[in-house]
Amino acid sequence: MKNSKISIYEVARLAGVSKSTVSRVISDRGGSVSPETLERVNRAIEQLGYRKNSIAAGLRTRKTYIVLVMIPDVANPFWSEIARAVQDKLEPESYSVVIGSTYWSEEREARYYELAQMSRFDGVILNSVTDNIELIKKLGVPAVLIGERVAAQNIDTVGTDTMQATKVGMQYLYDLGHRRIALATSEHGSERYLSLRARAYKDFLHEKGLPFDPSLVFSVNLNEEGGRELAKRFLAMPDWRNRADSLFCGNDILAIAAMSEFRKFGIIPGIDISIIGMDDVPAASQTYPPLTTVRKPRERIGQAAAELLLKRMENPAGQPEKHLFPGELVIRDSVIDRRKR
Amino acid sequence: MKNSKISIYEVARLAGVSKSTVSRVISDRGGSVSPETLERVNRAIEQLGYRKNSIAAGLRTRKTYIVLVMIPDVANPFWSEIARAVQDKLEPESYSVVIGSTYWSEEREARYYELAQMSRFDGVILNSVTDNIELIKKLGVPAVLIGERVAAQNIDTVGTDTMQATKVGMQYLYDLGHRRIALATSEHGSERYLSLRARAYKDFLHEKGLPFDPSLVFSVNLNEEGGRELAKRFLAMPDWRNRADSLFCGNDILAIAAMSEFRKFGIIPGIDISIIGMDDVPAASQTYPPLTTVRKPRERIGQAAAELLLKRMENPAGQPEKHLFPGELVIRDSVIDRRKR
DNA sequence: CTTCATAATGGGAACGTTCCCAAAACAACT
DNA sequence: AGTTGTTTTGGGAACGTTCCCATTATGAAG
Repeated sequence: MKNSKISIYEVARLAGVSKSTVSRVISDRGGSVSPETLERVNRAIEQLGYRKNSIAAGLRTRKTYIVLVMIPDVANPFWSEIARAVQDKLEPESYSVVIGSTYWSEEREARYYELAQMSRFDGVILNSVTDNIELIKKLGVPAVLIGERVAAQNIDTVGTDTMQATKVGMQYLYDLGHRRIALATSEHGSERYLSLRARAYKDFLHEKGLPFDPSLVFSVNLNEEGGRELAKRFLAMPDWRNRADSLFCGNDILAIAAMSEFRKFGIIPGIDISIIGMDDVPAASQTYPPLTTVRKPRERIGQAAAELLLKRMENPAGQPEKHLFPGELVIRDSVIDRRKR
Repeated sequence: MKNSKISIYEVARLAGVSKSTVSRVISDRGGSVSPETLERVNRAIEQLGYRKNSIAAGLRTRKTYIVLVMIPDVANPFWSEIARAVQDKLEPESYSVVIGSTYWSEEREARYYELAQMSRFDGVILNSVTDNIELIKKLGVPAVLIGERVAAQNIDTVGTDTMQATKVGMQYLYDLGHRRIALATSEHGSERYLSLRARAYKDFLHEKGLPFDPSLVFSVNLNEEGGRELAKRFLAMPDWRNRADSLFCGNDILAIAAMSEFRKFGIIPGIDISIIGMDDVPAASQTYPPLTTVRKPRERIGQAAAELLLKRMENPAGQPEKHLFPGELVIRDSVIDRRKR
């Protein structure tokens, strides 16, 4: 393992050329080299087991060709698929992408920010728990935000149109005859998420002339535990069968966990209660009954984020852009058709 | 955004000290600085918005304090939880971990290898699709392999004892009265995985004096699609009810997908057929019926891998180690108790 | 054979740190 | 005041590349 000591100088010596020539060979940025020299240098590289030190190269070129995707949870398919879409888009442009998972921890987030600031990445695509836009701007690295922070001015953003997505789901419940819709969502870190879904919820009720019952909106964490808690709190509601006929869950993870908890109490989703989720996680089609949900277009989000980042890395000073993609209804079996009654 | 031009020289000038002193302040590697100087330097840093360029620092120190975790699929909870365990272990030691997801593609894998070779990371924890041990050794970076490649000599390895885990599951099926056990596994890239599970399967049958029926071992991809295919091929088997009473799936993803496909054909897992998985993916407890499975101790694997890497980064020349952890049975409802009959 | 353009090569400087050693400042003893 | 020891500071070199410019070799055109 002493190959770590081998630099272009060693290669140059063995090949009988100058370091400059070796540099021309290993950095594909053009510069003409005669075929024989190329051959000789390559042989020397092979022979010595030389490995380019891209740290050194990066120091000079100010490029790393690495992009960081910072997301809250790689275990959540929603995020991992976005990461994948980014990867698919960026790798052909000869960038490598690495993922940083913050697990909703500000400390971890700060850690990755630091990494980014220290010119370790050429660009960052991120979803921030803390809503610290100023910090992101100060990163000194091209950055694209995933989400839909209203506050995010002057920063590239890609996300779902949550209000629209929420309304799509609500409309479906309404069309199938539901009139007492409960909402489960989170106020995770930023209040804006909540307010977005909650606002759409209220808007919709108002639009349809339905009453707003505050006890029907549940604030829980958008994870499995939250789902179990949600189900319990929902069922603990006295006379719940008359107060609610359906439950709109802030995301699928929540919905799926709630479903299985409901079942434990003998309440069958799709028969006793209508449930609709949001995201369309892969598992949503595997549950029993399969979950009806509003799909967030994650490939498109990831793709758009990557494209935007590419653009921004090329022209850091350009005008910031915002892209919002609509959610689309995925009909499965967890919502009852109440019109039949 | 012109702060990218600020180096320690600018800071030094403003603070009225030398670059060396500034260096002492920003690199926490000791070196004494008087309180007033410290104060002045920090103020200058603040004022200029100086950001340390860790690429430059890394060039000199040969340290990046970044560790790469290269895994086949972040979307698979098995892998993402391992990554998380690694993160939990490494971050307190002031390393940052980034994840590279290869999505089973050799090309992507090669890409990350290249990154690793170019001294971008202090260490790598990886699961390789291609079984190229030689390549890993040539990486020139401390590396820990996750898996249990028999061929992996002279390389640090952490993994599950798949043979043992398989037998645990088989034994459970056996104890509950199953005698005609089918096996579904993959020959993904490396034949060794297959042979490990298949070998344990054959061993077990032999041990118990049960006949080995080659038509009962299904070779499919260990993903959702494989699960659907598996179910179809299984049911296409003429007179299957008499030929098989249970199905051992190579992993949970496969088992879960197969379960929901079975259901489509009116075959109810846990009643008409016994199914057992491997891994204990989070979703396994959410299916209907909840999936009985053999849990791979992913936290322990991740943790052990991180510890091993730490050790290896400190002493690259040390003796390679191998750690194999046993799988443990997680009993839920997808296996029938056939003794009652 | 000269002339000129072009291709191929080499040498020095630069990128922004850290490391090493020497110098200076200070303090505490003889 | 001189010696010694310690803390604090500064300057040069080094890390391994790429970039820029100068030089030499090559070949085509006159």
